Amino acid sequence: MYGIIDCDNCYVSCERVFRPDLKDKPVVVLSNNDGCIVARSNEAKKMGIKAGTPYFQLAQLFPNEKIAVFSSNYELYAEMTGRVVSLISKEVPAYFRYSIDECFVYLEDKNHLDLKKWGEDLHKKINQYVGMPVSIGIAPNKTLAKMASHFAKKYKGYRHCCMIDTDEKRIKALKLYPIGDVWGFGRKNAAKLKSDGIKTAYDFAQLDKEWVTMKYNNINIVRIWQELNGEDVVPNEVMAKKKTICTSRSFNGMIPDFDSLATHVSNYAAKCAEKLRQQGTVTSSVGVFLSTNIFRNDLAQYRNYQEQQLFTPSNSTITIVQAASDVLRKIYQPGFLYKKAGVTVLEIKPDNPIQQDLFDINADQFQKMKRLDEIIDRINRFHGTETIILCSQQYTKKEQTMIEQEQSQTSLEPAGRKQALHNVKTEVFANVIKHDHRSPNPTTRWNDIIKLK
DNA sequence: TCTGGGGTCCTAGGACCC
DNA sequence: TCTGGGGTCCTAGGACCC
Repeated sequence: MYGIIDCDNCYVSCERVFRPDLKDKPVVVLSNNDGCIVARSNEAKKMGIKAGTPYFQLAQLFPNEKIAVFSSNYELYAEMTGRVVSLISKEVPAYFRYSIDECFVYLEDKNHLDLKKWGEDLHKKINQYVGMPVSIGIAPNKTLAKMASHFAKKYKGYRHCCMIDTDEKRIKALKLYPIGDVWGFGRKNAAKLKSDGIKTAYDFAQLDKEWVTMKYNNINIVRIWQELNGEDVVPNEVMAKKKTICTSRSFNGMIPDFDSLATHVSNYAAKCAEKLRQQGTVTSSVGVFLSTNIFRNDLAQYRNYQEQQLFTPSNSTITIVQAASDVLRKIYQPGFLYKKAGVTVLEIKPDNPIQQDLFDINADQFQKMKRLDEIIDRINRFHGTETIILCSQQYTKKEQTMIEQEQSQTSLEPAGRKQALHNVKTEVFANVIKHDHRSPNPTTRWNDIIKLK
């Protein structure tokens, strides 16, 4: 049997742990830059607030409602969900973290137990220790487990854990389940199925397997059919290393000039290098993309993306920042107002052994670079992120002031950049990510504890 | 005025090899 | 008149997930 543990309204629940006054009240959490609504409490969902709604429309759509609003605070969400996973990991022989708020568990060692009771107890434990409400689904395969967790979320009677362990329960669940809600059926596939008169998971599972194979000619759809009929065929994931890594942001405002863009791109590249080192990998291809504001029909539009190969696969900040800057220089066009940029690293491989290029830097220099990165990582871990950065990552004085203001609002830590700010570049429209409603970080910063109400 | 940020996998088609 | 029969690899685009 498989289980899935799914945090209820994850980001909202994280915020509520430190704001118990918001229990039973409508709460929403926004994306970066306070752009869109990405999480909603049950009360907010009931009011009809849709996921993905641009934040600026909220006041227009719901002028008379009192809604608590939070900017996203990923430091807090990572810490809280990490605690949930740490509790889960002590209970099961193996698990797979599927996303920030979902975790599959393998339960083959628990056949002698009352699994339904085990799930209810796990919910209680997570709620008591972390304050996070979760829904648990248990079934003979992952598709049915996901379905069960939806029932656990929807109906109070399940006491947060729903188990599908007999054919009778499976068929009952399938009949109640809209086809579009099945894991793996997105908008397109669901529309196609509906046009064929298939409304529920049961309708689909009743079809002839050969017919489904012929008609849809898609291995994933056939697998879903098999799982709805009780087989266990969706491959088990392992904690795989990422095959591509991307760091990108929309800007708060728009940026016209190359120098400011280059600073942002350098920072994204440095972040990618850090992520590569964290998972013990190197890249041999660095891509950069640029885009103007696609919502502004009144402005000239330009988008581009290019990649550059590295001579030697690398995870060195210096190498990757340099490659990204080179690509940016190629794709940058003056005369546009840019809204978004990002860096992607591809062709990721384990960092040992690395095939070195005959004509590239010698082994000695390579080792020196490696040691430099290790030391920078260590200092940044200990003294706070971005204590040491490359010169090219350094924002202009205006941007720097905004960052410091923001840091002083959210943290009293002494860390932060201490370099002299002599390099004042072109003025830009705006720069630092907007987080007007960000909560404190009492789980990761001592000084934020005193900010709690 | 204001519209997120990540990922994975599959498929078809083309280029190339012998 | 007749014009083979395998392969692999890469890429772009689409669909899906959270």
